[in-house]
Amino acid sequence: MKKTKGRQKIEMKKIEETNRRQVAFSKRRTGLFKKASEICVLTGAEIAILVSSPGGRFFAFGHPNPDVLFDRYLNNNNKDYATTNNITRADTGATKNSTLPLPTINFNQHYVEFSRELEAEKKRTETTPVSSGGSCWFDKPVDEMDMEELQRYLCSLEELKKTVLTRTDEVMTINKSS
Amino acid sequence: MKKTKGRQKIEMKKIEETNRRQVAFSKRRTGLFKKASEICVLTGAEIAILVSSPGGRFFAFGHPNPDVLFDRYLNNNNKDYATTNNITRADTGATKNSTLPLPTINFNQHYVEFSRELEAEKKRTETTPVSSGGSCWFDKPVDEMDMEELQRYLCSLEELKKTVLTRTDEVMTINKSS
DNA sequence: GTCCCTATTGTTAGTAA
DNA sequence: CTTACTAACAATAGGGA
Repeated sequence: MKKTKGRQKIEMKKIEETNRRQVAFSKRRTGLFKKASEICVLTGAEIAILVSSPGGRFFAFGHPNPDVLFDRYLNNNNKDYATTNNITRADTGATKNSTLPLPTINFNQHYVEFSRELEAEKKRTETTPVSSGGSCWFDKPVDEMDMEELQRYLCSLEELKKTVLTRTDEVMTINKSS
Repeated sequence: MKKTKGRQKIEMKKIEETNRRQVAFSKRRTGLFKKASEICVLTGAEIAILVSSPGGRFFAFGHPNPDVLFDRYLNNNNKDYATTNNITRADTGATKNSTLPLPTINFNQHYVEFSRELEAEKKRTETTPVSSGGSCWFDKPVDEMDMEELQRYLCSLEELKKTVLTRTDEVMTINKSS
């Protein structure tokens, strides 16, 4: 007689039931960090991971240290930070990793940063005039983007969509309560 | 007669042979990003990953966008928590420093990871309320929109997303054939 | 560096604390 | 949010292209 059903195949879509989703997150986050740790040990790679849980908490993994990698990446990849940060941070070279839950982030700040990025996107594609009738600013430039731009573009879209959906929920709530 | 030896158990220490280490890194990095993607889809978490290969190249994964998460984390961390002792960081303290020649990002690889994410994104069945409308939507703050405007906004977002995804497929095809 | 192929190891869904 | 248990599923070491 089998004691449990064992592992079941699940669909790759959002788990709606809260408890199941919570458990899955906890287990898989552990698994993810373990995998990362193994890669570091086996290949000598450096890895940093940020995870923002559905509940809004931050988890970070870093080998050797998350901040160092983030800084290096941002300084190298994003010009906006290059002027404000110098790479003189403490690097360890030691073989330790950290798992730390951090408190919730400020949503307003999130929005501000998001808006700033959208502004950048806007400037990048401002060749198209903003008119109220037909084509918008995004129609043409997309064809001329390279992969890097496309990635940023799409990610920005996802962010924007989230913002809009959030706002939608707000409006619906207000309408219902009033 | 067995055709291969199948998967073998390996010791959790650095792989000394260059080729084996290289292959392991490649495979496991792919696996790591896939795991991360799955967590995002299943639980709605936000994840950003930085990997610096033994060869010194950067690989990034981000859902929704690595930069945004890194930025949020660094700002949040430096501003509010650097002075508190609540967080025990696994920081070992040595200092390596100096102005290292930073490795350049391999956009091809970057793209590959991105396209994986896109596949997951495509497969995901997401709620997308839609009504028709095509006026230019980008100038107005989301916070001031009413329900009708929000719906048009979402519609436009979906259209734009389609355009970007189409363009992404084009680029992908080009890259593969060359 | 990536992809294919298998046999094998490793991860995790369901469930209950 | 984390953890223990077990059976089933998924990732991957080797080896070769």
